[in-house]
Amino acid sequence: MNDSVNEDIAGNARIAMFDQDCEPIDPLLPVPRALLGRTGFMLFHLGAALDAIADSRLAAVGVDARGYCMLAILSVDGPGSQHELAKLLGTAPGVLVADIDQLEGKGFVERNRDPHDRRRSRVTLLPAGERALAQADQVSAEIVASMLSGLSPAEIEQLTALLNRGLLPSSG
Amino acid sequence: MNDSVNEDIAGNARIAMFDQDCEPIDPLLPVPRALLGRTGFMLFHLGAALDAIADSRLAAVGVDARGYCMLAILSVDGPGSQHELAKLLGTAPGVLVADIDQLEGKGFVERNRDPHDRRRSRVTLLPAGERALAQADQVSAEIVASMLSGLSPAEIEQLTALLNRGLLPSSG
DNA sequence: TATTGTTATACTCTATAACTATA
DNA sequence: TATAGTTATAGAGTATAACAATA
Repeated sequence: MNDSVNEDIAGNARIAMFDQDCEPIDPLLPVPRALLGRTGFMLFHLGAALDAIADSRLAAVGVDARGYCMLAILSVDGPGSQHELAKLLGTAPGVLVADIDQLEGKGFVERNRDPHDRRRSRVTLLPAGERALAQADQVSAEIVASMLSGLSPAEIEQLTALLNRGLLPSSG
Repeated sequence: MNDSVNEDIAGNARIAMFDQDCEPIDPLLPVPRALLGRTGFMLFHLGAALDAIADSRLAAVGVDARGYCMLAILSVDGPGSQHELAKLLGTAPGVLVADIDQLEGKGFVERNRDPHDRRRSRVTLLPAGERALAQADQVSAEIVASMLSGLSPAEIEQLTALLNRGLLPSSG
């Protein structure tokens, strides 16, 4: 009843961490005010939110977050070995085995032995995988737009351009 | 020896996932070209990189990534209960117990029973914690600058402003 | 009965280390 | 001997469920 306890021990204004007028990104993760002005904190928070949200939102497409990343990498870099994929994803090669099994089971990719080096297994993107990638790109864009709902489409493009430039240092 | 194997099965140009001229963020995580243009992918990658890097870089300050976040939240929102902290961090309350123990052991925060509700434990930022927070902010900014080394300081400010605006939708 | 802090248990995820085959 | 893929094991991290104190 008494929700007017607005003072605490020292007589300070009582903390009201949730008296914020900022909407949560998702039911999942509230947005701490403390991240304002803290670029690293914001990036960390957005990455964690994506990690928490992406799998369930991408389920309709038939991939999880890492599967989406793999399709994107295969689309841009062309067919590659599982070790190359693992390095680009920053994970141990063993992690990808089951994931690629799944992608292969859905007809998104295929594995072929490299005749030049029969140890290697070339992973190739298939047409169904390209379609899934296009859908996943759209879902991803929707998630970003909902996470950054304060930005107009033009501003999101601006953000994308900034991140692109930041991640590609030696383009000169 | 023969590193000129530039054709594969189908005679396609052999994939050269690592023939990229982009520097890795860190020894830890290489940067896939596929994230260019994919905002969600870039944010996910940056968040994962921060997660992988932050703990070791912040060790000199005496906190880990979550400890840094807690200090920042306490600094902005004032003293709060552990449940409030847990909600803002998006984790289970039990996770914070050991973390706050550590912060308290270093003199960064203190716990006090709330006399109005003796179940609650008010966590308060101490002066040493404020100093640690300032140092952690600097370390965090350095990490961001190294991850986004293609951006000038002015552009990083621009990025920060964009993220701020995006995360605060209902400011009108 | 509901809630706060705490502890203990179970589960998920992934890195590490074998193992097989190819080189 | 070294490397690609695979599998099995172990460890880190965390959510879930109990527990004690207080409301």
